Amino acid sequence: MEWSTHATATLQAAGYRRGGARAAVIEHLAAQRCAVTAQDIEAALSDEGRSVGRASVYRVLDLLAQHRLVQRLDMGDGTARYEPIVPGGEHHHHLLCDRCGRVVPFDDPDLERSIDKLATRLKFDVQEHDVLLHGACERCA
Amino acid sequence: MEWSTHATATLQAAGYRRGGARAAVIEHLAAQRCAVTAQDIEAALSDEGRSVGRASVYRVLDLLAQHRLVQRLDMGDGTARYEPIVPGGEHHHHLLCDRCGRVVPFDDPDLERSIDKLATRLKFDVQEHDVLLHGACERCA
DNA sequence: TTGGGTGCAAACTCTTTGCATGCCC
DNA sequence: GGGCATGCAAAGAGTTTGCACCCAA
Repeated sequence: MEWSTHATATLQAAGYRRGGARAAVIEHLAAQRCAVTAQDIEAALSDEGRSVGRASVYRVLDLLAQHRLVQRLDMGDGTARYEPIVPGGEHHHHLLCDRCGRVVPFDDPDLERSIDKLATRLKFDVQEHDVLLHGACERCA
Repeated sequence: MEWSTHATATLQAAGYRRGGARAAVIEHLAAQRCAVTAQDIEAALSDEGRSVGRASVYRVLDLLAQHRLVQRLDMGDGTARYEPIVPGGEHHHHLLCDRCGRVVPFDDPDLERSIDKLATRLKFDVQEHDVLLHGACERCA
């Protein structure tokens, strides 16, 4: 199932109504490959002629995060980024180049296994996790 | 070697002068067990009667981060946290309870190994890494 | 018709910057 | 004495909130 469908259905099931801003933000997020900022979303929707108020972007993102439909990430630049959580779907983390600022996604099954084992060991109900590597990217190194 | 000594020596070797604010921030950081915010530092120093200007706190933290003496962490509340980097010393990550907001440090050698292997595999010069788990802590679960 | 959804603008918080003063070297 | 270090205050940036209007159900 498409993430956008899943997200819309989840919100509807939770008693939320439809709305233009909400649909626009969800559709835009669904089309992204990696984490985006609230401002990216606002600007992109504006460029598409589907302008959405800034406050609505933040409200939708907050709502999606509350329902575990998006994950909020901080990459150290003081600006939050968001990406869809696809249930049982692909899952990646990020490399942040401290020289050029580029964000490079990667995945690693071994890392995921370590985190799963860790989550089991700790007396903590782990819902999400997030790994951020800092360094110099291939180009800059 | 104590971290505060290491930090002071590193800055001195890099040509920086001594200063009261810098020393106060370094000493305070050295006494912490886990990540603290700039405001924690400012308030704590103020309570000790060693008030330091807010700008100085941020400038010192920035300087320390540039020299890899502290790691800057974002835990999703929009406020940066900082903790000393002890060369060859203990290294931990964080669990963030999404209900009560508590931050719980943990360490896991297996996780570290996975990250080291991953860093080798990727064509990326990894300098630091940082793992954040979200969920419900022992008390809240 | 009704209450949630949206947009606009103002408010808030954290962080950075400009500038005058002070202090280390 | 020279120049970095510091403090204060103001500016900046990202995010949240208040409120009136609009629209889905």
